[in-house]
Amino acid sequence: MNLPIGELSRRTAVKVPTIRFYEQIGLLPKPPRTEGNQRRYGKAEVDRLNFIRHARELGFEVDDIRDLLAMSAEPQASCHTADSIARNHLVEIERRIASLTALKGELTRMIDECGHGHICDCRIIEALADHSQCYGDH
Amino acid sequence: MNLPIGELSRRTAVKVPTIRFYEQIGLLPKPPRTEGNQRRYGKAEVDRLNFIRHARELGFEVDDIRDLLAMSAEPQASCHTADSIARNHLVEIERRIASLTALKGELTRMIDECGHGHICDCRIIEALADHSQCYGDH
DNA sequence: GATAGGACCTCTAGCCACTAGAGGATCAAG
DNA sequence: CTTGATCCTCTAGTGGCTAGAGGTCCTATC
Repeated sequence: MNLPIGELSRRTAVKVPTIRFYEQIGLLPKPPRTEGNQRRYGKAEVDRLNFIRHARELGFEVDDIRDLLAMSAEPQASCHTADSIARNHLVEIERRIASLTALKGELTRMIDECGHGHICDCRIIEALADHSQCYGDH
Repeated sequence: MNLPIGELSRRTAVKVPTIRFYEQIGLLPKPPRTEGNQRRYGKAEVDRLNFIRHARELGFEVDDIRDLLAMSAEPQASCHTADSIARNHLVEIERRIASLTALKGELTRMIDECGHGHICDCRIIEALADHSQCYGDH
């Protein structure tokens, strides 16, 4: 357990430059170095980075992750904050799913209606132009 | 129909700085100016910008939009490209929906399992850490 | 014709979360 | 001892805007 950055990368599926970037923005602590100035990581960093990656995949922002990591470091604290971060996030995800589902419907319709002929008959171009009246809904 | 940029913005729900940005990256042509150097737009620009906004809302990237605009400018061309841009986009959207739906399930479970007590019992932190083994699926 | 204040102008820099590339040092195997 | 993969730092670029500074123009009212 004295892993170079490439091995940490392999074990966490986080790219090497991204690991260095996370260190730079303070998401990962500065690890010890070899005499030749190369980073060496242990089990704790593998866990922490996996935590970070998973949270990023779930769509949490870096600031949220910072909060979550800080909380997990003090197990006596209330999990109220973690709960509300997750709840806010759930609302946002539901909103995104709804919006993407609507887009999917519209795209599918556009593709179905495309006559596969020339642009002048093509519903894709037309559909994009047609909706010039539906102003933003946010 | 000799609209200043603010009026174009109102009619298309695209913010003024964004309109100037679109001009800068070549999505919108450079409009004529008044003697005092202010932009003036006509009906064509309202349409074009509405097309752009709608395509952006549907999640098309600027490069895709550039292609779609170029195609719509030559109505005798085949719409094969428009079709494949839209199809690729649909695949991507379906992928995102599936992934967000999975995340939603996981977040819901996390929130349900959170004991509303202390971090040491909180499933939110744990759930994020737990999945340290599920490597990226892309 | 003067003036007020809103809308406009250009330009630079910042946002997020990375990603790419230059140019060089180090490490491990043969 | 050499090879070549991996590592280092540093700067700059990505996409799609957004914000702010510092100044000019337009139009309505007095």
